[in-house]
Amino acid sequence: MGRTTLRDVAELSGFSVTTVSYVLNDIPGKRIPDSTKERVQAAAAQLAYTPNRLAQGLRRRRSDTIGFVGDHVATSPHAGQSIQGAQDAAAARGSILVLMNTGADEDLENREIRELRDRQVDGIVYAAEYHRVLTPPAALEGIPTVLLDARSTESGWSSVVPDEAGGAAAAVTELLEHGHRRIAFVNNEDDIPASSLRLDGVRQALAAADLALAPDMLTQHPSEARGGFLGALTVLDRPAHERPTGLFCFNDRMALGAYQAAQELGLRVPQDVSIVGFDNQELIAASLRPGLTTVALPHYDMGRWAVDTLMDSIDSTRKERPRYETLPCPLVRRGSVAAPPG
Amino acid sequence: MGRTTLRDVAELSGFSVTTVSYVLNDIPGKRIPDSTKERVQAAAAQLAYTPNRLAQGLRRRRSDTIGFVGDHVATSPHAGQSIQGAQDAAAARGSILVLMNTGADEDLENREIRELRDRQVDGIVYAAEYHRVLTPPAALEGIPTVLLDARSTESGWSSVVPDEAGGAAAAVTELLEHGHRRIAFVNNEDDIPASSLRLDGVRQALAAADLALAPDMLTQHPSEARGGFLGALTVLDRPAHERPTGLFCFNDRMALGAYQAAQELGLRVPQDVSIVGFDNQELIAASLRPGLTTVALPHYDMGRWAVDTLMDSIDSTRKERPRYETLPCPLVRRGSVAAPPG
DNA sequence: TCCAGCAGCCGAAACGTTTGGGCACTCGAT
DNA sequence: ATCGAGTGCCCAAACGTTTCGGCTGCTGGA
Repeated sequence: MGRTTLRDVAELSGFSVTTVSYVLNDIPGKRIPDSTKERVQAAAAQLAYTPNRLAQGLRRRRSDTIGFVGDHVATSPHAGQSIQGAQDAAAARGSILVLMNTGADEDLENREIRELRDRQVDGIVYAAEYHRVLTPPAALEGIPTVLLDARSTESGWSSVVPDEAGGAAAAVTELLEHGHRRIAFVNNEDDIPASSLRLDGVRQALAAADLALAPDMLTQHPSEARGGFLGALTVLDRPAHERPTGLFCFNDRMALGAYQAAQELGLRVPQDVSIVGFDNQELIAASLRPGLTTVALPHYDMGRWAVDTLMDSIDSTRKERPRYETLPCPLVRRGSVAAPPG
Repeated sequence: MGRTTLRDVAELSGFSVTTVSYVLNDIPGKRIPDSTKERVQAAAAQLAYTPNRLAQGLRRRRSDTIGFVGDHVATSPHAGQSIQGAQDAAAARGSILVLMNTGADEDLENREIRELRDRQVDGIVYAAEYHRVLTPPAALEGIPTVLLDARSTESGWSSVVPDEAGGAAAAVTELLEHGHRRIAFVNNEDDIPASSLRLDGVRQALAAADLALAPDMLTQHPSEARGGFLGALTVLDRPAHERPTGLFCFNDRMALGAYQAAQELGLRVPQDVSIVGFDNQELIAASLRPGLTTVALPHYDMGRWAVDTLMDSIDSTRKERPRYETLPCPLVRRGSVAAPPG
């Protein structure tokens, strides 16, 4: 038994396929008496008719499907949030998300994008694993696209990224407001936008309090627990009056390392040293003792924004100018910040 | 400019649409001279022709698309791995994955599954967030389906779950092989398959070494860091000769709590107490000092298996009997297990 | 010379929609 | 009676494939 089609509804209701289609799609121009509408709708309901979206897509030249392309779905614990945001936004507009996890290989990536285009996706969200600057794959040429968590080297591509500097400033400001004056930044050593932008944010927040970041209050290490451990050890292992009372760490994994360093030195968090992280990785931030105060990346919001602007540009007939968005990174307070000792 | 179609290739090559289709699909029955094949292929290559998959799907009554339905894409840090596995398996068979993150609401879930069916997906992977027993939503009736990380209450549904007992046994065996005799299990308190199956595994492994699990060597708490902290504290806070030298924790978050408890009591890991976790959450397991020895859940493999068996059943003409699979949970060694003290 | 058989190719229908164009009525005004 | 303007509905083409059932024209055997 095949699915029920428009024809079935037409036959049952006694009208033509055309009329049924008009009624079901509620075509504005056409005037159709209520009696007809009712009979058609009754027939459709009785048969539990739903349109075949493939046929619809073929005829309408629009699949109501958008592709989500990234190389990190499997690896990043945050990918899920952007996907979720993207999906919610798509659903709200009657579309659906097709996932494509590209390998590292550029050729493969282009092939996979073309595969999506063969399937007539209406547009594509190209998601980077972490905030970076990139040049979009060639296969994206000529189809509506939005970059997520990335800026393009060339202009002309809409994109959305987190407000790294603002987030970092919020973290430092939180420390300042608790009375801290000696504040260290345990930074990542990679040369990526997040490192430099967060450093900018730290400097801005300190400057706003008439403070500056002393060279011995800045360390750079690999962005994992071990790097955080080393960085924190460097700044904390000194006499109390020279020791920072507040630590801002590049991310939560490094903050975890900072906890370990503090423990190693016999310092308590937050009584002896306050710590703020970045990323809001639930798994870590909520598990630590005390809970880690940190800054959240707006993954969900970026996903939503990406799909929303993507669909705006699909819906609009003439070509829109690209949009560039920067979304805020809110502070998430837990228990790792207190007033400085003494 | 529209995409290039079969017609374009036909016109350029000088053959009919039919012939072009035969050549490009390499239809077995038809005899077509090489000269023709070459001309058609040249034309197709010149125009960079690729078929419109919507039209193809409509005609073939097969979309080469499979739906991945779950309620946890956003929340679970592991979802990505199953998705990745599913996607890899799908890609290997020329299909693509459509993601659908259902809400908690059952109605919504059914609607979303129907939406997938309207889009003519060939089959559906229904993924649970954690190992459980469930009854599949009504909307899945009549379409090839595989349950991932879940068993069905009714028979007739193919499904794949992790070998919880085997994984737990491996964890305890690892401790036994390092010479531990007093081993405690810091269990989760929820009544879910994972808790009872892992407990079974613990008992089996101990029994194989002629040991039993003493009541005071088993605790049950909420499955987060705090619960692990409490559980570990309970078993560890006693005189050394009664204290377990090895701890197996329900999951890595609880293991993290156990580290905290050990620290609280002045016990070093692994010199004074060895700890094994479950889940292999990189974020935690690799960040801890020392690194956490744990048991990995086969998310990726389950994803692959689900799609593979799904596509087997789609491809086979007659209805296959359901398959039930249990995949192994391998031990991942890091640094938290050593010989017991003394 | 005829015809069967076959290699090589193609027309047209079908998949399930949407939609431009138009037909057959009715009704009120002339 | 005739006309014009609506109203209510429908035919048929189109979207881009696949595939059934042929149709040609050549070859070779009788």
